[in-house]
Amino acid sequence: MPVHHPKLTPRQHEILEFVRHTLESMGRPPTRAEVCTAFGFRSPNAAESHLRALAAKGAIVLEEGRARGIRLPEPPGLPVVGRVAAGNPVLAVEHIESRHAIDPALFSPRADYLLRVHGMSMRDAGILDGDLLAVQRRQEARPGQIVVARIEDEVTVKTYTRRGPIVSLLPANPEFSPIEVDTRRDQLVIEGIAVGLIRKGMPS
Amino acid sequence: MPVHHPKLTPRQHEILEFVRHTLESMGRPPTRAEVCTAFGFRSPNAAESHLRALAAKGAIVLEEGRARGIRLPEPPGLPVVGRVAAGNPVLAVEHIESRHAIDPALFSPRADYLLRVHGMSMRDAGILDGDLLAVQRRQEARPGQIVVARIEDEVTVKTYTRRGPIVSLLPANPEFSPIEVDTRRDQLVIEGIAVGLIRKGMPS
DNA sequence: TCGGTAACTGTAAGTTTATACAGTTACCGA
DNA sequence: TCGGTAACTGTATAAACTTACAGTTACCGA
Repeated sequence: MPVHHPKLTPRQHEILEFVRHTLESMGRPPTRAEVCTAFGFRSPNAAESHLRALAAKGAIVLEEGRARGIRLPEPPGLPVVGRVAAGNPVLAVEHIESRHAIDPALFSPRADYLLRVHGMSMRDAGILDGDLLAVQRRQEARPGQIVVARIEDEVTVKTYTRRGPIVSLLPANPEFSPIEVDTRRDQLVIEGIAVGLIRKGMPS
Repeated sequence: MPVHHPKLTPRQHEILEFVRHTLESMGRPPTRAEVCTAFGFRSPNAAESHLRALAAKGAIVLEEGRARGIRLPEPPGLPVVGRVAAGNPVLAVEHIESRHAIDPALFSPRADYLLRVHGMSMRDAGILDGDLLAVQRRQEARPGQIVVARIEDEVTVKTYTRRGPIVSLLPANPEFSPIEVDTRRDQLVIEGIAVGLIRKGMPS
């Protein structure tokens, strides 16, 4: 789950981003001094106290006494969500099958998790059974977007359209029928929007 | 292309593996001292000279004067190949648009590069225009596999089938026609087989 | 107006790390 | 048998790095 740590100040966000960037481009965490030169600080303590603040809020983990002893608490990679049991949120721990070493920023907008697709209802959109759909969490969608929706404890992937209070979820396969939901009577929860796709394996 | 460095001694291989493992599990390179404790060395120079040897053979890059200044020369991630110019090998440097932070082992068999797909000829196989096809380099294919083939300086993605000396490259879209190649007369080069797919972005 | 907090400067240890130099042992090919 | 090389031990030191302490400035909510 992309734990968005609460109440990071803008500056702290910048520092965290710099740590992430250094990790990515250099392959190792920065030192206090490197933080200083990156931000123009003249005192290593400026970096130190920022890192302390980030550690206190759980955004990083500091290992004391070690050079470059900075770690990101959540392992990089996206969680893969399989079958979703009734009543539980999509990103509940029990749904997470595994994690994949994929940069969430590979997709734009960024992906929050990967959903394993069941069935062929979106075949003509190039989304096949077994594919991993990259999803960004969102409560709302715009018409034409492919959404992950929950209707009465069923999770489904469809194209979102809307006419007044009537929401239509369109399959991309003539063998399937659209789903119509009257939002005045029935509940429709948008879990997220599709931002990409990964297919592992091909016909052999 | 996974460059296998020549002539690493078994011990040097172990050291390199340890560096890789530390990078993976700790998120930062090891120090000389950490190499020592991992292998039971009593002298930091044992680690130092091993790292020097690895650097001399190009297996790692050492940055002098920096704590944990060890880097792996080939950045992790897969190269993205765009339009392929006539006459050049697919993986020529000038074709590489960028690199993506994707574990090559995400796909099995492993991917060697990502090929940007042009056109809709494989639409019904869920391969759309703009998709990134994960490809493993291979000279040969089995019937039914989706291949990257080159016919007279044209690179194309199709399903491979064969009847005696006649190879058919089948599109997955009724609007396109199969390509037939008589291998006794015309040259057909298999560049690789499809092992997966990545789609960045969705209709918004 | 008064804390409290974020965001810094400046200085100073005290460790951790990198790295040079001087050896030793064992194996391997000429 | 000789020399080269891999694989170490042992010692030492400078540089890199962490971390503590003592301040300053500016803003923000009570």
